[in-house]
Order: sequence, then C-alpha cells, then structure tokens
Amino acid sequence: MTRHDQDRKTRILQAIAEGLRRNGTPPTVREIADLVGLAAPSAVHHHLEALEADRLIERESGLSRSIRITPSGRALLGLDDEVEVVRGRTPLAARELTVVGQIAAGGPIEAYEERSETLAVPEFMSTADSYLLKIRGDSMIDAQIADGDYVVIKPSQVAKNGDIVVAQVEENAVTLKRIYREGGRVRLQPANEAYPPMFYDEVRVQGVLVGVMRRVH
Amino acid sequence: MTRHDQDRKTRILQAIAEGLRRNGTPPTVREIADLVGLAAPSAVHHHLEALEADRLIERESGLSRSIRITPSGRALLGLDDEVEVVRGRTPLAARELTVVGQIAAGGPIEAYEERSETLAVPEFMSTADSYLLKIRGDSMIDAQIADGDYVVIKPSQVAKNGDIVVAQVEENAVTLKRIYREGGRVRLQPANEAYPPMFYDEVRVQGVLVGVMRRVH
DNA sequence: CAAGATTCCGAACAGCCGTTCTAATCAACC
DNA sequence: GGTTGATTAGAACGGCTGTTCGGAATCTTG
Repeated sequence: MTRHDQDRKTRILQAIAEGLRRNGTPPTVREIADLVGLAAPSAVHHHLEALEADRLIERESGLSRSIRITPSGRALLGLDDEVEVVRGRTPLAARELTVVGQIAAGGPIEAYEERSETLAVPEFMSTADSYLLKIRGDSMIDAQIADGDYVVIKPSQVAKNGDIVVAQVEENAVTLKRIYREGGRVRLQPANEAYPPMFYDEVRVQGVLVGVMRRVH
Repeated sequence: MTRHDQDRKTRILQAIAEGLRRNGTPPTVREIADLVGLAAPSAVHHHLEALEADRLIERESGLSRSIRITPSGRALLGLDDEVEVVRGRTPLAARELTVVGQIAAGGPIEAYEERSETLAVPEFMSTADSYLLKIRGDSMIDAQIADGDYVVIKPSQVAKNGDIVVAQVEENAVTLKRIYREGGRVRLQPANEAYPPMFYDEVRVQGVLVGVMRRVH
C-alpha cells in the first residue's frame, strides 16, 4: 500500500464524515467523488472497498447511502471530540464503550453476546479498553449494584482481595462477584444474604469493576 | 385533517425514526411503505408532503434518503435522545454537566456550592439541562445510592409519588429523598431503616433523579 | 343516499445510485 | 526503457428512488 493511497483513503473517510455532518445522511459514491476531487465513481468505489476491508466503514451492498463509519474509523479521524468543536466547548471527557452482553449477578448463567450497542462513558470512571456489561439479577444489591445497571469493566487478569470482578467459572459462564483467596481455593462472594458464596479451585479473572451507571426511569 | 390521516402520519414519522435508528440512514419512500404497510410509494409521498408542511420533517427534493426529522418532529415522538445515541452518528452521546455541589443524603445539611467541576455524562441518562450532585451519607443506601456517588438530576417542579427528588425543605437546605404525598402533607422517605421519614407541610421539588454514576476505586 | 373530499393503488418515467469492466495514466523498480 | 502494480477515468448496466398522474377505494358530510 503506497503512501498516496493512504492519504486518499483518509481523505475519503473525512468526506464521508463531512457529508454525514452536513446533510445528516451519508453521501453517495458520486458525491464523495466531488468532495475529494475524483471524476469517476469507480475510483471512489475502489477506495470504499479498501476502507471496508480495513473495517473503517460498513456498507450494505447495492443500497444507496448506506455507508456507516465504524468506531475504528471514527477513532482514526479523531472526531470523537467533534461535539466540542461544534458547540465550542471544552473537550468531553468521555469515550464510547461497547456493551458486550448481559451478566447474571445471580448465578453463572450467561456469557457474552453478539451485540454492538455502545454507550458513552465518562472518562473519570473508565479506561480506553474498558467494556460494559448490563447487570441481571440482584445478587450484588448490597454493593449498590442493581438489576439493569451498567457496570464498567476494566480488563485485567489480576485482582485484589475483595475486588468485584468478572470471573469465568466455566466454559461460557461468567459472573460478577467479590473475589477472595482463601487457602488453596477461591471464594466468589455475592453481596446479597440470600445467595451463598461459591468456591472454586480455580477461576479466571477477566476484569475488575471500575464503575457503575444507572438510568432511573 | 381527519383522524385517520393523523394516525398514519405519526406512524410514518415513527417509521422514519425507526429506519434511522436501525440502519443509520433515513429510509426510502418505498421502505417507509413497507414499514407502515402501504403498497404504493405515492401514498407515502403524499404523507411526506403533509409532514413537511407541518415542519416535522425536511427533505431535499429528488434526493434519495434525504429525509430529516426536525426538532419538532423529534419532540412529537418523544425521542429527543434515543435516535442519536443508538445510531452512533453523533460522535459521542454525552454531554458535559456541572457538579453543583454535594448533597447530604443523611439530613438536610448542605446546599449548593460555588464550584465549576464538570463531568461528561452519557446522553442516555441525562437531558441537556440536567446537573450533578455528589452524594454524602448513606440514607439512600437501600435505593443503591451510596456515599460518593454522583447523581444526575433533571430539573423539575413536579414529581410522581415515590420518585427520588431533590427537595428544598428550608432556606438553603436541600436533600435527596423519596417523596410521597399523604393527606395534606409531604413525606420525605430515606431509603435506610436507620433514618426516620420526615414530614413537611410544604416542600419545593427542585429536580428528580434520572441517573446514578459511581466510580469504584 | 348522493356528493365531495380524502386516501390509496398501480403504473410509469426520468434521474440517481452502486457496481462492473476496460482502458488509460502514473509511480516505482530493475 | 520496459515491466509491474496501483490509481483513475470512462462508459455502461441494472436496479433503486423520488415524483407524477389517473383512477379506484374509502371516508365524511349533508
């Protein structure tokens, strides 16, 4: 891949973002050609295929104005800050995180899902590689984590005693509990008197809790 | 304007919003026809003209997928936040809110401070005029609101029974409690058995709780 | 029930859109 | 200077899209 191509591709990505911002709708192939100074829609089409292969955009084949910019593409353009520019304010200390699934606080029931929902999360309670889980059940209620809450998880294989962690206890079964090492085994402790602690010889810690968000209806 | 027409028009407006949310791009006339159960694009076209005359949508004549929902249209659908969040078109679905002070969940101790701290708050759990309060005390612990939590408050003078509200009970004294109207007076109910309810002849509701954010250390 | 308005269908048309194919142009390299 | 690969232009296609028009179906009104 040559240097020239790289620039053109970035320029096209910018043009898509610009068209989106201006018209509220993605531009057509020919509109992109106008924006970047290309005469043929086929040339744009060529670059669009490359952009899609790089997972910077997504398209529905044959459908007009179906280009979407992926989170990766948005990150590459660095327009996660665009809101501030438009509104002329200080940067928003937030980042877009993906809700990777629901997790059962009650028992090890559910694992990751295939979803693409994302939410903006304040920077002060997340890191760039954090992800979100939606809580099901009330086994962590005494830790002030309720059913329906979103929890911010920071990926980590290590945890301190007493940390609330996402622990994989079986194949495809993860749960959110406080973790304690006792003797040669591990205790996963719910924060609800109605639920007993669970003991395992070995658990795999996937991440630690760094934040909680709740929407009240 | 007949009743039938009104319903169909609202349904079409919903279909546009739904298409926007699902595909990130406005639907075509024929896609709308499918969504609302019409067989002819001309029928949809007729309603679109009416919607545009009502300033609920805007279009670029002849341009495909150029329908935009105006603020009026969004207000009519009651989805001021949702569409933009989910389709991910806006760079970050967050807004900067000001932490106006600490509020004592334990008792009516503290009022507003002069501070300028701001935090980014996810759009899905806030409105543009919301503000933040930092919780002190544990009187709302059974509502899963802990000491140190940030609560998102939507300014409002009205509240439903059982809502968690910011209530001004004296000059310069506000508190966060559940509110109940009983007979001719008002009960402010902590969510902690260690604290008794408080009764007032009159309280001024300043806002209702719409979100909770917690940073775990 | 009759008349009129509203709403919808079906068809058609012109233009737009994504896509494909071939050929021309360009840059880098041996 | 020739070869190779990437980039673009140009043309063409089939399908999609917005729009228009006439007429049928449905509802409203008196």
